[in-house]
Amino acid sequence: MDTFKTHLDKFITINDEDYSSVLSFFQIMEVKKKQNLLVEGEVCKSMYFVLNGCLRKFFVNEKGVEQTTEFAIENWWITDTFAFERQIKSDFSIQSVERSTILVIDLETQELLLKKHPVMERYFRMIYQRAYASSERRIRYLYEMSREELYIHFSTQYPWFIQRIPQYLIASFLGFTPEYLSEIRAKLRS
Amino acid sequence: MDTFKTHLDKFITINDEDYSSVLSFFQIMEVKKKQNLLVEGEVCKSMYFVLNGCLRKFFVNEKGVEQTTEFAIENWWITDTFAFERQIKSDFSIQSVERSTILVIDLETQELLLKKHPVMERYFRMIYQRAYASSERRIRYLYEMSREELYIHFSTQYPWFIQRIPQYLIASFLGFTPEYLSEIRAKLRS
DNA sequence: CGGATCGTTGATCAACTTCAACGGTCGTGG
DNA sequence: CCACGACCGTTGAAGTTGATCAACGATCCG
Repeated sequence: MDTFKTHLDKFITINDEDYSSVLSFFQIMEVKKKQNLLVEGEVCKSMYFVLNGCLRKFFVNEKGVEQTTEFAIENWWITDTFAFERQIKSDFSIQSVERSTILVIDLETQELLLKKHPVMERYFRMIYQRAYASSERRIRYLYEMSREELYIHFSTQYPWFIQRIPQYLIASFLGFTPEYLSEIRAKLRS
Repeated sequence: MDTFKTHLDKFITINDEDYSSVLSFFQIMEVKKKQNLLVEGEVCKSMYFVLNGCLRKFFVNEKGVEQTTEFAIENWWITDTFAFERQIKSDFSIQSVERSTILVIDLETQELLLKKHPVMERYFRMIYQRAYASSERRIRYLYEMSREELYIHFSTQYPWFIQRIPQYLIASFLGFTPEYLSEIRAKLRS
């Protein structure tokens, strides 16, 4: 997939031959809307890279409501990092939001990839560094902003977010109820 | 410092000679209580590794109150990852909570280190992966638990936390007011 | 010993949730 | 291709959680 090559080029330099080899470690996969890739309680065997489409990670809270904690769109990785690293049962589920094309790799294969192409160690270091940096800022936002401000922030910062994602998932991701989101939208409209 | 070698050994294999070389890229630094290492608005030049003691990261919210978002104790790294990676002004401050001994490295030196010791690329990949994994779980807790549950969780999970850290910093870190923490503690006492 | 900082208590207030009910729309089977 | 059911967004009333403000006591440190 060229889109993955373009993505890699942002972080490391890799020639076409090596790139082909790197790519051979991944499985490409098509998923339709609302397809499960990982279900809470299963061992988290793989990491997923979104070529196009959108995935989400969620858990079910004590009230039985799905709580979305993360979205992954084009050029983002998603997995339960903690459970993946240790190959243990996951506390999260991962599901497609839209019809999507993704790359899949499991831990064992990733280790082989890293052994054969040490430059990928650098790539993943940078990816995790970037992911951690966004977590840092996300946590800051959660501390700093009211729910209303969070909504305004995300809808101006990530307009695709509001357009592509159904409203009840947006509310869930931002940490409040669909009803309250309705109220905010009504208020902003007037 | 042997404590850093012990820490490295958990992630990579490195002989004594290479370790000496690796160590030479870091600066060792003693800081007393409440000393600033980074002040909001300054360029974030360094990463800090805590050999012993405790550092914290915080920002000042619109009400002028310091909001602590992260603590680092023994064997943890701390920096504003986003600002460090880009060598731009930071939105956070970093300060010691106690008298501490730390290792310091700046971006340029880190790049030299990574070039000379590619195995450190793997080390930092694993460190960031682990850091991201804790963020994932932390965000989940923030979504899942009430403030009271958060306090109970952290005080049972991380007892050192309650003992070493003053109460107003605990409240700040958990995202509520010192007054409310008092109330929770009173309730739990009875 | 004295001042500043920290923890506590209680009253009032704002943000957000919960629950119930309704209308619109989307997609699926007949 | 239409009709029906399920799901989604909206509205409003009542209820909770946690914030704010002010005042006081304790403790720590110079």
